[in-house]
Amino acid sequence: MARVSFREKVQQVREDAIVAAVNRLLAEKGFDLMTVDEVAAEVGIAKASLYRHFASKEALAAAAMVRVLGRTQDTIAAQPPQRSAIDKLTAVTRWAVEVQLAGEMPTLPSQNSSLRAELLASRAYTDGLLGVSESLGAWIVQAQAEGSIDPALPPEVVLFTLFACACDPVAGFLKAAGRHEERQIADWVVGICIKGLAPPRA
Amino acid sequence: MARVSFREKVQQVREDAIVAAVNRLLAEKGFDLMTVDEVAAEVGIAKASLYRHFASKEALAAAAMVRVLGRTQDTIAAQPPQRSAIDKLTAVTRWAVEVQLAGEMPTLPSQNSSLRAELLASRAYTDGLLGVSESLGAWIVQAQAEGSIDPALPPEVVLFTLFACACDPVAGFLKAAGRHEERQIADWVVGICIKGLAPPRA
DNA sequence: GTCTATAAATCGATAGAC
DNA sequence: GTCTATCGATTTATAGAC
Repeated sequence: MARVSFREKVQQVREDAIVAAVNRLLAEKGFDLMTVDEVAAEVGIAKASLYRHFASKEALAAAAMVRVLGRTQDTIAAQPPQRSAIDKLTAVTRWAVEVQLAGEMPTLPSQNSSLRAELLASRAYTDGLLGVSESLGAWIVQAQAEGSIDPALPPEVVLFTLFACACDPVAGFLKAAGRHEERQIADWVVGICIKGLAPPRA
Repeated sequence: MARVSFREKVQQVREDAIVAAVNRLLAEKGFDLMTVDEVAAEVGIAKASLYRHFASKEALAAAAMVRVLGRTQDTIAAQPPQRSAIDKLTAVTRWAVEVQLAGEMPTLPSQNSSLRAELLASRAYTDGLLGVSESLGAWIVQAQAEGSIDPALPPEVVLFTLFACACDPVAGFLKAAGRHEERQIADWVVGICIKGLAPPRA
């Protein structure tokens, strides 16, 4: 039992290294331009060994997405309970924008049937996505009840808007332009998004 | 001279058909998943004939982007002068979101060096982009002076935010979810974006 | 389990006939 | 100018040696 556990731990460490490499390459080049050869080279193993851990390129991408979803859940869980719903939502969104600014947010093409199929077939992915959506959804409803988000907006619209803010390359473009500090950019991007969701002034 | 002009017109019509097909396929599948064979098949000509009109796949994409930039300029020029700057900005953004909802907005990957290089080397593209940016930029400054956009935001941040709103797939996702009318979706998406840019409440 | 080598498929681009 | 046929490069995926 101990031997198996040890072997499994070694496996786990290696797969972590693989997924970390995939995450980096996915953030840098995106799914289509990332090649499996590059992943293997970055990890320092042969491509055939890679395919012993993951069945396909799509599975690699799915694992990277599960990883970032898990980190998102960690960030969600780390929010102090006494904080207001809108502050928690703002904090999580800001964390995501900072990951994006650090060049560590893996981006997937919204079109690509084989990839979407594999993602939706992965229980770990759908569970992760559902978990994040439910956690944020609860806060959204709460924030609407507290008057910090427009109650006229369907929660799914709010959720998609936050996702878009977290994934959009706008922050990266502003960083690349090089005229502003990263912190300032994050302030603007998140601030615009949150303010856009606020109730009308009336 | 008349013969040449006629031949040029025929060429023009054919190239328009090609670019329209590229625009559609770019909106449907994106650059990487669009194949040159598909474009040729959609237009109804052989691939070799395609390459007589456009030097490369990147040049095809560039032509499609120039086309949409031209349509944007047309929309900008069609705004009634008596309208306020923020109303003009809202109208143009809404037009873009509607194009996106109609599945006719070509999307390019933000990463892809060969494509970016070809785009930035195309005078027609850089001119078109500059023209749109300058037109919108003038309205942005005006809207800030009129108090409908937060003057603390650099105009480029506002511009990028509007571009992001116009290009983001959020509207398409909400449409795909099928729970809301297209018009309602456009209202929400554009409304959130514009409200996010408004000055702070006091 | 990891490596080298290669199969299998796809796609961009071009040559040459008409 | 357009078409058929094909090349050359790239990439995913796998077979077999060690």
